[in-house]
Parts: sequence; C-alpha cells; structure tokens
Amino acid sequence: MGINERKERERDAVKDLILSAAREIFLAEGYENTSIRKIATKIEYSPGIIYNHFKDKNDLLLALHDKAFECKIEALFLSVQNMPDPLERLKATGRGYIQYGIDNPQDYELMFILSCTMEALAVKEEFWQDGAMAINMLKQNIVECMDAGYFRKDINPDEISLILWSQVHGLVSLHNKERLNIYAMEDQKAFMFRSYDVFLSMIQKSLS
Amino acid sequence: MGINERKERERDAVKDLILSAAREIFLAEGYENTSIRKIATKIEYSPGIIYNHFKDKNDLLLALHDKAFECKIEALFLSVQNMPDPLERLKATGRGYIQYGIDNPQDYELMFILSCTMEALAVKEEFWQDGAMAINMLKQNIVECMDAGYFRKDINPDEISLILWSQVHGLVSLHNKERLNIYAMEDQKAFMFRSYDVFLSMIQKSLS
DNA sequence: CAAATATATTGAACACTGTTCAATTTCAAA
DNA sequence: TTTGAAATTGAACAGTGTTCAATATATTTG
Repeated sequence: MGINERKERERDAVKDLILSAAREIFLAEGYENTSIRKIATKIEYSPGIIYNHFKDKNDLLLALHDKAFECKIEALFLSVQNMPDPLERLKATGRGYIQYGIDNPQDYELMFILSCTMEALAVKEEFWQDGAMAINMLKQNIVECMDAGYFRKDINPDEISLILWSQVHGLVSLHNKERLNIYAMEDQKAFMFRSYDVFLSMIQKSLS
Repeated sequence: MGINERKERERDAVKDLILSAAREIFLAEGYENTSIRKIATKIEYSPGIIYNHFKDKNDLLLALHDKAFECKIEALFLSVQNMPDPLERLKATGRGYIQYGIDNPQDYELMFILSCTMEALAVKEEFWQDGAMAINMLKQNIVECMDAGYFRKDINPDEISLILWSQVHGLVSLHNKERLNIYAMEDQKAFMFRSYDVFLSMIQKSLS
C-alpha cells in the first residue's frame, strides 16, 4: 500500500504547511489576528482546505500548541533534574517557568490563559496527562524539600504545589498583561525575580 | 440654561441605556459575544449611536468596568479596615479578593486579564491611581504585620505586596480559566482557600 | 485504454463582526 | 417660519469563521 502511504504523507505535508503558516502569523500578530483567510493566503490554498484538516479554529490553535510545546513543561523539569539540592532545583524550576512565560507570551497565553484551549475536549486528556505529570514532578520536589528540612512536614504537598504554581503564574500573567505597571519600577523583570526569591525564602521553615 | 441641562440629561440617559444594556449582555454572554449590534438592538437604536458616546468598543467596555467597579478594590480594603489584628486583616483581604474573583469572572477578566482594558490610554491614569492606592493600602498592612512581628522586617514591602497579589491573582485566574482541573479535587474552591491559608501560614516568621 | 470511483480542493455564499459617514430627522433659537 | 445645530439613522466597507455544492485530480476497476 505504498500509494496510500504517499497520500497520507501528502496530506500530512499540507497539514504541516497550515500549522507552520499559522504559527508564523500567531507569533507575529497574536491569537486574535490569526485568521483562517490569512493562513490560507500565506500557503496559497483556499480557506476551505483548513477545514479538511481541522474541526475549527480552536482545533487548529490547539494543534499548534501541542506541536510546539508538547513537552515544554516537562523539559523544564528535566533541565533541572540533575541539581542535587531540592530547594535549588525548585528555585530553578520556578525561575525557568517565569522566564519562559515572559519570553513566550503568546504561547503562555495559549497554555494557561485562553479558554479556547480548554474547549477542545479531545486534547483535554493530553493536557491532563502532561499537566498531571508536571504537578507530580513538582510534588516530588516538594517532598524532597520537606525531607531535607527546608519545608514544614505537616503540609499537604498538593497545597504547596498549588501555592508555587499560583505564585509563578500570577507573576507571569500580571507581567504579560501589563498590570505590573502600577508599580513604578524601573526594571519590572528584576522586580519579579527578586520577589520570587523573597517568596521562596519566606516559605522556608526557619532554622531551629 | 435649563434646556441645555435637559439635553445633557437626555444624552447621559442614552449613554446609561447603552451601558446597562452592554453590561447585561456582557455578564450573560461574556466579552467576546458582546457586539455593538446586539447592544443597539436591545436598546432599539441604530448601531451608529454607540459611536456618539464612545470612541470604540474598548472605550465602551472600559466605561462599563469603571462604572460598576470603580471602587470595588478599595471597598474590599475598607470592608476589613476595622479589623485590629493586621494579619487577620491581610488574610481577610486576600480571601475577599479570591471570593470576588471567582464570583465575578467576567469583571475579573476585564480588570486583570484583558488587554483591551490597558489599551485605552485615557483610563490608564485612573486605573493607575486606584491601583496605586490599593497597593499602598496593602503595603501599609504589610508594614503593620512586620511591626506586629508576623513578618520578617528585612524585606521590602513592595516585594511582599507583589508576592501576595501574585498569589491571589494566580489562584483566581487558574481557577477561572479551568486550569485547576488537572488537580482531581472534589471541591476546587475549598482547595484554593485551604492553599491560601497555608500560604499565609508559611510566609509568616516562625515564633522565636 | 476508458469509465467509474474516490478524494482533494475550490470559491462563492451565509451570517456575523467593528466602524464610518453622508443623509435624514428632531428640535430649540432667531 | 426659516435657520442652524445636534441627534440619529442605516447603508456601506472590510473583515471574521464556517459550510457546501461544484469542480478538478488521481486512483481503481471493467
């Protein structure tokens, strides 16, 4: 069935063409300005072709997200996995998260802010899996911090993980949505990282 | 000049008509589904009329926001102002913020997530003032917590204020955008408030 | 090779969107 | 009653996502 294989390859090639054109526009002009017609024009196809490969625009955006960032969060955890000290590892994870978020605002929005991402049921499970995996790695790290005496041991790791995630997500999203402008800070990014460091120093158990 | 006054009253009446119709649609169907034509149809006017009262759609949404929530954040601070213990006051402020955010997701989005809100330069200053005032009250509260021995005194209140804001904003926005679904929690809201309490207990200076 | 079949692709059409603006209506002042 | 200014209209423009009958292309069958 070599012919069918070739056909499938050709189909996938068109799909990839759509995706890469969409990604270019998405990164350059943002979510709202990525239109079906713009994508179609860019790849010199008719607008209708997109609906042969994707259910609707949400579906396309989701595929975009999945294709490029499938393991982005996991990669973040993997990149710090060889750090021996659990607290240093936790710190580095959070800093990496913040850095990624402010360096890739469009992707960050797709991942953690836009509702359309959550609307496509098909991808939900995948997100669930990736997300649950990330949360697990975070909890693992938290438990290690407890064992090493950095954190109190009487707290549920679930709650600490949410605290940590909320903190970094809060920082990134306030920054990306320009809400940190109410602070008359010369260097907002430095202010964020400073605050994050202070945050981590505050939630530690004080030496007894 | 009684006639001019009446005319101005009539003008304002139409403006209010637009705003209340817009608010109804906005709350019922969200930002994206609030269209100029829907508003115009609801108040039985032509679409063009809206542009006699507002520069564009952003301007209208901003007026909506300002009208209903001008002092919402300040009211939050005022409602807890009579609490004697600064830490209890801080706790209550945060809880109130979270509660407000999850009870009024559309308004919360308008205030802290949507970019269109930040785009209308005219309102920026107003937001700046309200925001700066809120931040100041928060910092004031933080200093009191320091003085009362709840927090370490070697930290800049600016940084603590950002930590606190990021935390509650992170919780609210992750919740409202359905990202907390990756936690298989029966009661997400209870989980949030529990985490917030733990957060506050963790950032306190341990008794020496 | 020709006809039948299946698939890929088109582009016009539909119902919407925000916004503009010349034309019209409304109404107080001269 | 005419004048002038303001409020209001509604058609038009350029754009949006989406659908679908028609068409082109390529493969399989007779």
